[in-house]
Amino acid sequence: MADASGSTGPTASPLFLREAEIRRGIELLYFGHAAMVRGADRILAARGLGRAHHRALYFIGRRPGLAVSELLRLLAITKQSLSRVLSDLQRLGLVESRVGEADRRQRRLRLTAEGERLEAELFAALKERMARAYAQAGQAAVGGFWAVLSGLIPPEDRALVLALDREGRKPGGKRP
Amino acid sequence: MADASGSTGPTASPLFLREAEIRRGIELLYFGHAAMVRGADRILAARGLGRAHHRALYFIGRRPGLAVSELLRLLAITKQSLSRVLSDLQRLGLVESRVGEADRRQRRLRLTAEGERLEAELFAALKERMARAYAQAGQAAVGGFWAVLSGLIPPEDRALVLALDREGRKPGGKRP
DNA sequence: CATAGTAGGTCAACATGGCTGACGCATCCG
DNA sequence: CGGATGCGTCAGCCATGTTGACCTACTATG
Repeated sequence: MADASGSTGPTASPLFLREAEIRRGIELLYFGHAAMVRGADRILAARGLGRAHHRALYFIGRRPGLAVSELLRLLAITKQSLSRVLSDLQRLGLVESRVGEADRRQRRLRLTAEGERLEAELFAALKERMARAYAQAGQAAVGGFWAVLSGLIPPEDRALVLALDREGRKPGGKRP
Repeated sequence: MADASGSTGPTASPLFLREAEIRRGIELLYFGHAAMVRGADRILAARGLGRAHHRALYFIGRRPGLAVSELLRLLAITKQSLSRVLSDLQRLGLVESRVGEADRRQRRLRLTAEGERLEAELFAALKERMARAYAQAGQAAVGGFWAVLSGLIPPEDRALVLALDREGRKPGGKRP
């Protein structure tokens, strides 16, 4: 690690399980997450959307063609809550759904061109902040960042999250 | 963007700034944070409290004697929102407020014995998860975790967050 | 093929926790 | 003294989560 943890004070001591270290993690996680989330609020407000819309948009953009049930598992909310958000997004022409080919009960979701435009704008805001943090902290720190975070996620969910990364989406391509 | 992995730029740009790495960070941060927050829900529900109560309780426990305005800055909500939460906590005998000594307009907040008991229980749940993640990831990873997160926080807020760690606890406080 | 199970949509009611706006005090400070 | 500050409160609205019940369309199975 590029010993770039300068602004965070002393590096983790052998006693990193002590209360102070735990609290530091809790607090940085809280404020770091809050900072990311707020970073997109202006863009959303300009469209009359909320954070719930952002989350749905993000995952649909991330896994084009995902089924509603898959999105529900990722968001961990009820289908009634999702339905409001999803129908907003469809009404605004940001998301469209197609009947599944293999299983015609499914509705496979994807972004429209306009939806992709908005998602790109939102992602740019997130990216700017995250990229700056990565650059400041150094490459090795990024590995540590990932390692701790993935340890926080319960094993059942972890596979789901890591699966987001597999098989990059290609615009225009179809996902199974 | 996401400048293809195939094309090597003029100067090999750092791998970790590529889109996939940014998205991985966004997603792990989201799910890691969600896992931590949910980890306390059972305990809160058993007392009929919500996450907003937890956040207030946490910071009051962290900085006994803080003023309402300081808590407001940390939580970044309006005083009307806070007032509901705070009056719940006071009504339940978990938090008490005293008139400030230097400035008698202030109300300095602290946990009651019962409030400390609940906070300890909530902290134990958070700690278990965080400690396991720290242990799995290793000591060096923890430093990276902190470094990236603190880079996410806007500079104005960063000082506020880091100040939580400084021992300002009043005399009489027992901290190892 | 009948039927049970699954994917999804919808209606209705309610809880939580944000927000704005408008006041009212007590207190501090120039 | 008079304005600014710290705090509390009333009143109403909005976003987003919850349960529970019920419906259609489709799949899978005995």
